[in-house]
Formats: sequence, C-alpha cells, structure tokens
Amino acid sequence: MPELPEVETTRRGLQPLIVGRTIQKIVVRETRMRWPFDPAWAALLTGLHIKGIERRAKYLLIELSKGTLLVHLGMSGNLRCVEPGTPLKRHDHLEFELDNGLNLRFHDPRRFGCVLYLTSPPADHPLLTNLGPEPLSVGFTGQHLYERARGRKSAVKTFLMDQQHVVGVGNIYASEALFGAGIRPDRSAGRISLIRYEALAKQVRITLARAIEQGGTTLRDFVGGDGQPGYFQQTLQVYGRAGEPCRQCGNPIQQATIGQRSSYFCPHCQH
DNA sequence: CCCGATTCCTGTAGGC
DNA sequence: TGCCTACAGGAATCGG
Repeated sequence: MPELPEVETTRRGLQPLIVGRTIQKIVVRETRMRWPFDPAWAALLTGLHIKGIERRAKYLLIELSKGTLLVHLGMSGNLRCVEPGTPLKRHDHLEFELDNGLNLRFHDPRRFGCVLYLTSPPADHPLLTNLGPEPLSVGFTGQHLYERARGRKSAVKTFLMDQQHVVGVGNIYASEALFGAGIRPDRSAGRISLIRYEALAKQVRITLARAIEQGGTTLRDFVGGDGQPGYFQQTLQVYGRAGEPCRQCGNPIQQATIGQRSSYFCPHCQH
C-alpha cells in the first residue's frame, strides 16, 4: 500500500532515469482509474520534455516542458522504468516511451490510483489543496498535531491518517508510529497531551525516514521506480503481526478494527 | 463542522 | 479441485 515512503522511493528511483528525457510515444491500454485518464492527453504529451519529478503527500508530480503529470499510486499502483520488450503484465495501464529507450510503465490492478495531466499550477488543483504539512518538514510538530486535535473525538489513528492534518501516513505507518510513541490507536485524538503528541510527531518522522532508507515496504508487489522491492517489512513492529509476540515485551500483538481499517497494537506497551 | 459509513476495484486466502 | 465469500485499503463522498 503505497504511503509516503513508497512514493518517495518511487520518486528517487525514477529521477535519474526520466529527468531530462523526452516523451516519444504514449500507449494507453486502460483509462478507467480513480480519476479517468483522458485519451486525448496522449497526443498533447507526445514530444514534451521531463524537467523534474517531485513529491507532495502521496502524489508524484512529473514536471514537463508544458504542464505537469499528477500521479497517485492508490493502494496497488506502481510506476517504474523498464527496458523495451519487458513482458507486459495484466493491469499495465499506461506506457510512456522515452528517448533513452526506457519505458515508463504505470501498473495498478485495483485502479484506485490516477494519472492526470494538469496545465494549471498543481498547487491550484483540488486534490492538492487542503493537504496538511509534510511530515519530514519543519512545519510538522507535536504542537501542530495537538492543536489540530482539539475537540476531536475520533480515534488518534484515524486522525493521523487524515491527510488534512499531516500527509503521507497510511494504515501501516500509522500503526507503527503509534507503537513507537506508546499510544493506543483507539484513544480519542482530543484527549492526548501535548507531550504525547510531541512523541508521536517524532515517531512519525523516525518511522517514515527509516522506511525510506529501506526502500519502502513490500507486502505484496510494491516496487520502486527502478523495479526494486522494499525491505521495511522486516522492520515492522506491529502491522500484520496479530497474535505474534511484541518485539518489546513479548505479549501477543492485538488486532482491532478502527475506522473501518485493521489496526495492530500491543496492549501492554501502548496506553 | 464533525464523524462514521459507503464506495470504487481485483488478487488472495480461507472454508467447505 | 473448484466454488464462494471475506478481506485488504486511499480517499472522495454522502448522510446524520
């Protein structure tokens, strides 16, 4: 499930392979996604130069000589460069043939992702407004979380996954960061102290940074921009470990549904 | 405004 | 072996 570390891993893997290249041809095999890919974009994109690749929240922004490609990986998507002739897999929806011979492939079995061509400033796009601060920026602090949580009754895990408060944290890293901070995921967001939010903000930063170092988490089929899987799954403390011993205290990890999402925590280490 | 439920989709796993 | 169902989840959207 691509969260910030997987998207950042994709960005870093793609950067040396696609920046400076020109799009020579586009093959559209499937347009139905979270937001449809307009087939008319193929002609508009042909011949454009790739100036850079940035990330905002879980979105990739591929800056072109005219406009921007806005990519979201949904929950099963990946964007990678392959050598020409690499066998097609089911759900390889889009292909961008570059002037260095490589093909940039968008693959997304569940089609919760999207690829949109924007010709206005990306910051003005509705999908990018109302996003919270980047968790690895100085604007993200425990104080910020604490203030945003005032008066909120929803579970802190649900609060942490709301991209309006902080971006990039999804189901896996929310569980991991809450474990690191010793906070039960089902606690009401408005009833947690500033001190504890400071610990949580620190754990969010640490967890995401370590995951980026490991190339993200590959539970099923995530691969980065260069096609390599991630290794952070070996480091997971609680996610997916229901019934297994806590790595800190040995008691079994508990699974619970919070906000229609499965959550994992240690009842002994988290309060 | 806030919050919980619903919705989109397909691959995989478990039960019988 | 094969069929059926449940589950996985990012995030927009809707209803209360």
